[in-house]
Amino acid sequence: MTRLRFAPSPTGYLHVGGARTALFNWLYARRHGGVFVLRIEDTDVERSQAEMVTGILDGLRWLGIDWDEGPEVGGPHAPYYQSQRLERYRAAAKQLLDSGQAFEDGGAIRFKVPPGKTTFVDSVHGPIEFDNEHIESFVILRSDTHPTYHLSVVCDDIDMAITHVVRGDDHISNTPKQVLLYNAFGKTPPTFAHVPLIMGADKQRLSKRHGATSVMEYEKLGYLPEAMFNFLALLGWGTGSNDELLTKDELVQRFNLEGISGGNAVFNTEKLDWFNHQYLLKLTDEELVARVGGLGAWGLEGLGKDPAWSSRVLALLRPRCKRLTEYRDQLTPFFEGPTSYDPDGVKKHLSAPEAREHLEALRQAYIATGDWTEVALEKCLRELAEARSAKAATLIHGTRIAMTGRMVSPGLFEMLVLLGRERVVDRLARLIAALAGLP
RNA sequence: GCCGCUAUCGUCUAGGGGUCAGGACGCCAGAUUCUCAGUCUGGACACCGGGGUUCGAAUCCCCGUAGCGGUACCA
Repeated sequence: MTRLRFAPSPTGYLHVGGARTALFNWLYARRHGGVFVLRIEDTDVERSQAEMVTGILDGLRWLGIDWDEGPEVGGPHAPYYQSQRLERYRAAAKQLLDSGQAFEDGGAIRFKVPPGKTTFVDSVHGPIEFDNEHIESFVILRSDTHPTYHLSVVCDDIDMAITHVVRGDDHISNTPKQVLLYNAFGKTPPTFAHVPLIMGADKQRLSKRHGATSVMEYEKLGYLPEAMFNFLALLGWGTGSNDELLTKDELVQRFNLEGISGGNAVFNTEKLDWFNHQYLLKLTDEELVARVGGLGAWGLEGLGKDPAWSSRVLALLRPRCKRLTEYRDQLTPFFEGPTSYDPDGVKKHLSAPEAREHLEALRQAYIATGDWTEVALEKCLRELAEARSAKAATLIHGTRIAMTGRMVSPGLFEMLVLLGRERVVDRLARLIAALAGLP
């Protein structure tokens, strides 16, 4: 049975590096019909608390990574918290002590590193060899009788019958120590696969100053979990083909350890944005409304009322929103008129003395026009501009400012149709009035 | 310092003795046009350096260099 595990420390949140490691483990387990175990490595009593775990669980759940054994679901190898397995580690340390493979030192127990070389075959890097000379007699049980990482991780991986250890590159130099421990216990080490780290744009280790590092922050920024999943899966791993937009199932079908690249990968936000946009485009109107609504924007109450109308509004916005949060902003004009007018826009398009009269004429025309369609509204505006020897563009931009207060928006006439005559005429009047107050 | 890992466009990557070194994101230009976005078309951009091996090396070997990781009674 193929069994993998993700074993985070309870830091309170799941950062993108850990998320990707979890993802790779999950992908491999699912690919081979195996089991994915979640284990909490909280032997560092300093800062370990049960509540700290929920952030990690939430992050995994958001990404759609489920676990077969671990916190909340239990399993045959429970408990899945190292802090609850202390006796096991103490017994293991004693076993090594009794068999002469460890010795006491200052109250702690250290492993007696034998001479020779320690090797293992890494699925990502190939054979790796360490000379035991360079491995110090490391502590396995601290003087306070708590195990160190090396002891607990090996005990647990043995107990939980882990067959593949997929973890960060930073563990490569820990591996020989652990292989030595497996040998000392008379067990065969699992297959190791050390995946390269994720770096910031400056190629430095990802940290707060790179912006969001926790996966849940990405949710707040308006990213879709499925986009994040796809993006993360392809960060440091190549499918070998040119396809990049892949569903979870497709990713599962193609995943393999050999395709993981050996070098560090830079987290590229622009590409994440692209993935997100692609996934946003795939959502049905209903799904999109639900997601936008979930963000607390002009949600269900605004959009849910009139599906046909919402659908048309969304069609206008989809090409311009790469993140869910952008809908919040772009949707505003469809629900409320401008509270202020972009000064640059006013200066650029409405500073001419005749601007007001043009807009007033347009307002009258729009009150009078019978056919409230995109084509008719555009024809009406252009003919009016022509008759008044004004540039259509000037009128268009001025009207855009009247409707949105901004210089940028979806196509004007498409918007006017959706806004409806009443709001259009009203907003035109409001701008005209505002203009009267200007010098 | 010592030990280890890595090295293909700016970024993620494909390719692993003979390829026009492929794709994607981003970028630039043109088209569409009422702005922005989108879309379409076109374009620029890479095998870290030096030695070998070979008829031939980005690909194999060695040496440099650089980046990253580890070097704890952290994980």
